[in-house]
Formats: sequence, C-alpha cells, structure tokens
Amino acid sequence: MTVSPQNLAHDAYRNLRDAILEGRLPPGAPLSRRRLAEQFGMSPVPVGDALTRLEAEGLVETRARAGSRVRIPAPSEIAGNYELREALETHSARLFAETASPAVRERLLAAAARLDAGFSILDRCPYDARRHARIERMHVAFHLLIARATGCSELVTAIERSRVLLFNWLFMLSAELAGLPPGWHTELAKALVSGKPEEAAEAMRTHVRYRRREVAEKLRELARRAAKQERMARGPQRRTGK
Amino acid sequence: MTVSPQNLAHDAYRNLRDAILEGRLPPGAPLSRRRLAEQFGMSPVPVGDALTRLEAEGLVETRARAGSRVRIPAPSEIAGNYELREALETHSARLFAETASPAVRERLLAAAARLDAGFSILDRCPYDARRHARIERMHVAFHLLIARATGCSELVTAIERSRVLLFNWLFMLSAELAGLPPGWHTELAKALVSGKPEEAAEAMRTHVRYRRREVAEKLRELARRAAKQERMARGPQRRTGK
DNA sequence: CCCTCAAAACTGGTACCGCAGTTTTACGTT
DNA sequence: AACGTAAAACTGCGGTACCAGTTTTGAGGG
Repeated sequence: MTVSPQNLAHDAYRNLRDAILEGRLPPGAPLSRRRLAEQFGMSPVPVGDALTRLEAEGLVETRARAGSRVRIPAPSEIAGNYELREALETHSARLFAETASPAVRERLLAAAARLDAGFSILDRCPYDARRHARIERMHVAFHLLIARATGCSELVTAIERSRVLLFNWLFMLSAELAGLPPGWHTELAKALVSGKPEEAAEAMRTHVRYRRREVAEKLRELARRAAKQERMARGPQRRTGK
Repeated sequence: MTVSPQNLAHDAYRNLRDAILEGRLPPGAPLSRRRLAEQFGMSPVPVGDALTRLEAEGLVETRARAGSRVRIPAPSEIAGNYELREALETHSARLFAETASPAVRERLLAAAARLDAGFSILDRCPYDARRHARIERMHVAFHLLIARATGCSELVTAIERSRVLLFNWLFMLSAELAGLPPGWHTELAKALVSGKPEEAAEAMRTHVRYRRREVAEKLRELARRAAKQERMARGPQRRTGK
C-alpha cells in the first residue's frame, strides 16, 4: 500500500512512531520539532501535531518550552501495563474460546507452532536486532490473531496499544530476556482451542504473568545498575553532547 | 480546580471535553476551528491542537477540509466498548478482592449504599438532567473507587477512558434507560468485599452485562427509528456518494 | 581548577495568512 | 417547480514569524 499520504502530520506521525517502535529513537531521545521538520522536509507545524498525538498515546512527553522526548516510563508503569494486558488478553482468550470458528482455531495452532519455532531459533543464535524484531512482530501477530477472532475491534486496538507501549519500553531489555519454554505458545493455543472459556482465560493469565515476573526482575536489576553508574558519573564527566 | 491554565490548547481541550461529556455538544455537532477559536478568544491553532487530542481519544472525528464533529459511534462500537469495560472491570474487581485494605472495603460498602439511594430517588422522580448527571458522577466514582484500590493507575485511566466514551455516546439514551434493581450496587460491593477473587470478578461481570443488554435493545430501537426517518427524508435528496 | 551568572542558543506555543479541498448557496435553464 | 451547475462560503492543513520560557554555553572572578 503506497496509498496512505493523507497529510504531512500523518506522515510525521507514522515516521516517528515507527522510529520509536523500532528502537531508533530510544526512551529519552530528544524530539525537536524544528530538527525533525527539517529531517522530514516539512515545517514544524505538522511535526508538532504528530507529537501531540504521540503524547496522547503515551509514547512521547513534552515539557513546555523545554523540549519533547521519547517517554521514559517508571518501572511501576510497566508493571501497570502488564496488569492491563492481563485484563485485556484474558478476556480476549475467553471470547476466543467461546466464539472462534474451527478454521480460525486451526490457524491459531499453526501460528503458535511457527512462533515457537522462531523463538527456538532466537534462543540458539547470538542476538540480532533485525531477527529479534521479526520474531517480535510474529509474536504480536499471534496475540492479535486471538483478539481479532473475537470480532471486537475495540478490544483489538486496546491490546495493540498496550503492547505497543510495552514493546517500546522494553526494547532496552529485549536483548537479554531469557528464552521461553519450548512449546510455550503451542500450549497456550491448545488451551484456547480446546478448552472451556474459563480454562482459556486462565491459560492466558499464566502466559502473561510468566513474562511479567521476568521483566520485573530485569527492571530491578537495571535500576540498580543505573544507580551505580549515576554515582560513578558524578565525578569526572562533563557532557559535551552530540 | 481553577489551578491549571497550562496553555491555551489545554484550556480548549478541557472546555471541549467538558462540553461533549455534559451533552452540550451532542454526537454529530459541528466543531469549526475558527468558530470555536473566536468563542474561546484564541487563534484556531490551539483549538486544532485540542481537536487532534480529542480525536486520538475517540471523542471527535475529522474529515480533511470538510469539518470536524463530535463522533457518532456505530452501535457495534458501543457494544465493543462494553466488552472492553467487562475486561477491565472484572480484572479490577479481582484485584480489589485480592488486595484491598479493610478500610477501603468499608468505604466501598458505604459508597454502594449511597449510590443505590441515589438511583432509587432517580427512579421515583421525573427526569432531570442535572440530577441525572450528579448521580452518574457518583456512579463513576463508585467504579473508580474499586479501580483505584487496586493501586494500578494504568487500569484506572483505561477504565475512565472507556467509561467516558460510553457515557458520552449514551447521553441520548440516558433519559429513558430503565432503573436498576434495588440494592444493585450494594450486592456487587458485598461480593467484592467478602468474596474470593473469582466470585468478585463474576459479580462484576454480571453487573456490566446487565446494563449492556438493556443498552443493546435501546440501540436497536433507536436504529429502527433512525431508519424510518431516513426513508422519509430520502425524497428531496441527491446522492453524491463522496 | 571550580564556581557564578549572564548571554546565547535552543525549546514549544501561538498568531496570522494563504492554499486547496468540500459543502452550501444561488442562479439560470428546462 | 425541478434540475444542473457555477460561484461563494467555509473547512482543515501547512508555512512563516515571533514570543516567552528553558537549557546550554562561556567568559570572568575566586
């Protein structure tokens, strides 16, 4: 689809969003309207519009007359977002178990198998950002396949939004998160396809919480390291900047 | 709160949002940047910024160079939003039952009693928009009290947002919705306070679904009436088919 | 060498203006 | 009166300029 140039603000929005989600603009990265405008070949106005939108979505934060930047979340916010995900995805799983057609159930099993294969490859090879991003897209697609099968588009977008935030915020951790148990998604898919709604929801709850615990540990570790670096950097350094 | 005049765009945002939520700008109402700018005593720029934000939140829709208006949702969107509410509030209830302190549990029971008293008054008196709005605020406060007790602010804002949309969209129906069973919220509160997490979640599910069914019926009725009116108005019209 | 503080270099916020679409109006034809 | 159509009115979009803050810089005093 080369169809989409609705307007400049929309282009800027998409560009910035993609850049943030791909980690090219990590949390804390400065977002100067004028600089971005020059880079995109437009005036600062549509860039500002895009930033307003991204701010409403929680990806960007702006301090009046002191600059915008990619939002840096507190660890508690990440935990809260996992809580949100648990609420949304368990409900999604419940609806899936209640209403999904046989064809969709088949597709879910197939997608789970592919996804698990991808994760196992990820496990055996050294870290590669490109490959990692590709698998992560598969992962998102897997969960959205469940959500879409419920026929409730509001649920889909809510899950997507919550995932977007988590993925962006966890980009820094993604390289060092441990692998998943073999057959992790296949097991989930089986519960969704063949189980009762209650069982499907509980399987999804377990699924979401597994990663959550791991992420929480990593975040604590990261906070410790950051504190230590802060202490060390107090002494000698002067920031010369880009 | 007369405290927060951060900037003009923020003022415009608050003004418009309040006007929409109070029904002064009903779904479909035109929102001209220039007209609103004059009304607010500012230039069209901050108004546009406010509209961008409201659009991101789903309250406003904009057709390029053809005007913005308060968003008119399809019935399916309202149904989808109830699905979202079910996901969020059942989880909220579950967390409440797991973690709420005794003091908060007491407060919830008290709030439920007050709320039920309010609804019973609403039932016995003729419709009054002001009184109705006051009770509705109490209702929102009751549900947010549950959410806040979970300690997860992300859950609170998600519920708030979902409620905002529903309340706005259902404003047209609110006058003619039937009353609730006596002790409706007290019963829910009891389940949350004394029940197991599973029971709390199920009680909330029943609670959300009850109103949902009623609203769905009203919406079907409304759609029938709208279709009839449309047929009658078809005569002198032409089809340009954008 | 470190600290102080004012000036310079940036920042987002807003006004004003013109552009290119869309919608409404109004007029001329049948 | 009913239709088609052209013009007028109005719309959101975007560019440029300016303002009032914030942050960074850099020179001078200790």
